[in-house]
Parts: sequence; structure tokens; C-alpha cells
Amino acid sequence: MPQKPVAFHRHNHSHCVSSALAEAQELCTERGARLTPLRRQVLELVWRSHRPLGAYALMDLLAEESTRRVAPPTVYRALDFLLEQGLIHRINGLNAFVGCPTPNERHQSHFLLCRSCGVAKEMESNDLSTVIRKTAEVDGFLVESDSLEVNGLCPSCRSSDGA
Amino acid sequence: MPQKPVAFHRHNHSHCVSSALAEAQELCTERGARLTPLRRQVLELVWRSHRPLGAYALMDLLAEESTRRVAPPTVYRALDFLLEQGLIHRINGLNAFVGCPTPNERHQSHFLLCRSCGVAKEMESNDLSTVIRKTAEVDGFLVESDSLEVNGLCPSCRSSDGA
DNA sequence: AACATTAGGGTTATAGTATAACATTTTAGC
DNA sequence: GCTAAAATGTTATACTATAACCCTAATGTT
Repeated sequence: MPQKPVAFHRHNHSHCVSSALAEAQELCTERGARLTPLRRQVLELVWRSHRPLGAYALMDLLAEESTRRVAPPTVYRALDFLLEQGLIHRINGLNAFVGCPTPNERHQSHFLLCRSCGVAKEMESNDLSTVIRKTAEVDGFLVESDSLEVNGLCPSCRSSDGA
Repeated sequence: MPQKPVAFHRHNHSHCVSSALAEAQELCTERGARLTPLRRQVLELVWRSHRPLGAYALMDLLAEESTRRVAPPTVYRALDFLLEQGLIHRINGLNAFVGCPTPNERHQSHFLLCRSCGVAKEMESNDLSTVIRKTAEVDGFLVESDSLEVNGLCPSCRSSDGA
């Protein structure tokens, strides 16, 4: 596994982080939800990583970063809030969390997960949701939410090696 | 939540179980894999339930059923074997396992999960797999496996209540 | 049959993930 | 300021999963 996470495309990630935080603040204000310092800090840490972060990894980062030593319930509560607000998604297959680039529009969790570099990329396809819903309807099933996790190799890892 | 699990359609489930076990035996023989008594027993317990079963629930059932008291590694090893052979699927969102009705043809894990009665039904749609693959390809992603979990209400629960 | 080799399973301990229950602090509205 | 509600702190514990090591059972030789 490569040493450094490699995004699907190169970009200035610190810009992603700050704009994600700004948008989160805006949405929360609109909704009357409180993006407290702790919640904001957790969201920032999640965003700084292209790779999904586990709750305990987040706890360690919080400790490093801010002399703030929090216990599991604290970080889980912050994560629950961020999930409710659609600011992050949970990757069940990894027991980990990743920032949502489009929290303004409610949608389901559909991800491409590279097994080599660990990067997670959200799939933004309406077709996908439509096909899922239609397929479920054939069985008479009422869809409330869904989660899709696609494992494989991202373009970078695919070309560089793939091991 | 209703007291009894309700399958999407009524059927003689003991027949499902025995034919699943027979097919499993056949496939393992073909492949030179060993469906040992323990593995067979775990597979049977998984099949008897329409609802996904967790590893620890399985351990309890094994204990009840056969005076056989096994430790976690034992049941996890059996589950790993059954997963490798495609005889069961893992439902990540529930940390649980469910029998695969079509283990002869390799495929991904796509499930409808009723939040009311807990029943899991595998979606057998080629369209779905195709759309997933095509959508991933747009990002240049090489798909190796995927997992879809759709949460909602099955037809029975949808009509009877839905609470 | 004796042997070596390997797969399967038993056992103990521990790692990793998540939540219950209750105390305290902070915030917002009055 | 006072109150009620929300957020966070704290302790303990539940749930899920695997590491490491050992023994037994099955298989394939000679």
C-alpha cells in the first residue's frame, strides 16, 4: 500500500476543507443546528483525510491536535450530529467516516473505495439511486435509505501498480 | 416491531433450508472444499433464520442446539469459510450474516432489509450490477466487489403497519 | 501401517468498536 | 439572573472481531 493517500485527482485539499467547513456552518445556521467547536473540529479532521477515519483514530487526532482528550461517547455524539446533518457519511465496511462534499442536497451513501491507497470518493449519480429504487419496487419494497460501497482500485493505483 | 419474522412471501422454509444445505454440499464437493459438521451446522443455523444473524447469536444457538460450546474464533472461522465459498453474505450495516440462495453463481451482496420485521431478501438483478460497474467506470475506477444494503419496509410490513 | 504435511478446530487473551447511565457545564429564552 | 434544554464529561460496560498458540484429524506419501 502506497505511503501517501492519493486522491483520484490532484487538488488543493486545504481549500476543500475550508470550503466544506464554511458550507457546513452555513447549513447549520440555516437549519438552526449548532456546529459547536467540538463538532466543527471533528468535521475538520474528517475532511482533512481523504481516507475514511474511524472513531478511535479521530479521538487520537483530537488528543494530538488540541490537548483535548475526549472519551468515546463524546466523539460518537459529534459523529451522530454530523451524520444527522448529512455533513459526513459512514462507511460500514470500514467502520469509518468521511466528509460529504454535497451536504446541501440529501442523498444516500454511495462510495468508491480504493483498497490500495484507501481513498474514498463519493459517487454522484442519480441513475444509480433511480435503478436501486426501481429494483426494490419490483419486490414491493419501500426504500427509506440505502448504502453502496464499491471496492477496487482508483485510477492512480490502477495504473501505478494495483498490488 | 412484529414478534415473528415475516418473509416477503409465505413459503415452506424448512424446505429452503434443506435444499440450501444439499446445494452447499454439492458445490463444496465439486470444488474440493470441506463442508465439515461445524461449518454445515453454522450454515444451517444461518439459513433457518430469515433475519441476518450475528456471530455471537450463532454461538448461542450452537450452544443451545448441540451442547457444543464454541468460542468466537471457531464461529468466525466457519463464517469465513462460508463467505469464501459464497454460501453466505455479510450484511455490514448489521454485523450479521445471511444465507445466499444462489451460491452457484458468483455475485455481489445486494440486499433489501426490512427495518420492521428484520427480514433480508437478496436482490437478484443484473441491471443493478451493470449500472454500478458503469458508474464506477466513469471515474476510471476498477471494480473488484461491491455491497448494497437497502433499508426500508418489506411488502408485509408496509401494508400492516410500518411503524 | 508409519510417517510427514496440512487443514481444521480448541483455548486464552486481547484488540477494536460502540453505547448505557449518570454528572456537569453551557446555551438560549424568558 | 433563572430556568429548561442541549451539549459535553465521566465511568463503566457491551458488542464485535482477531492474534497467537496448541492439539487433533484428515490426506498423501512411502
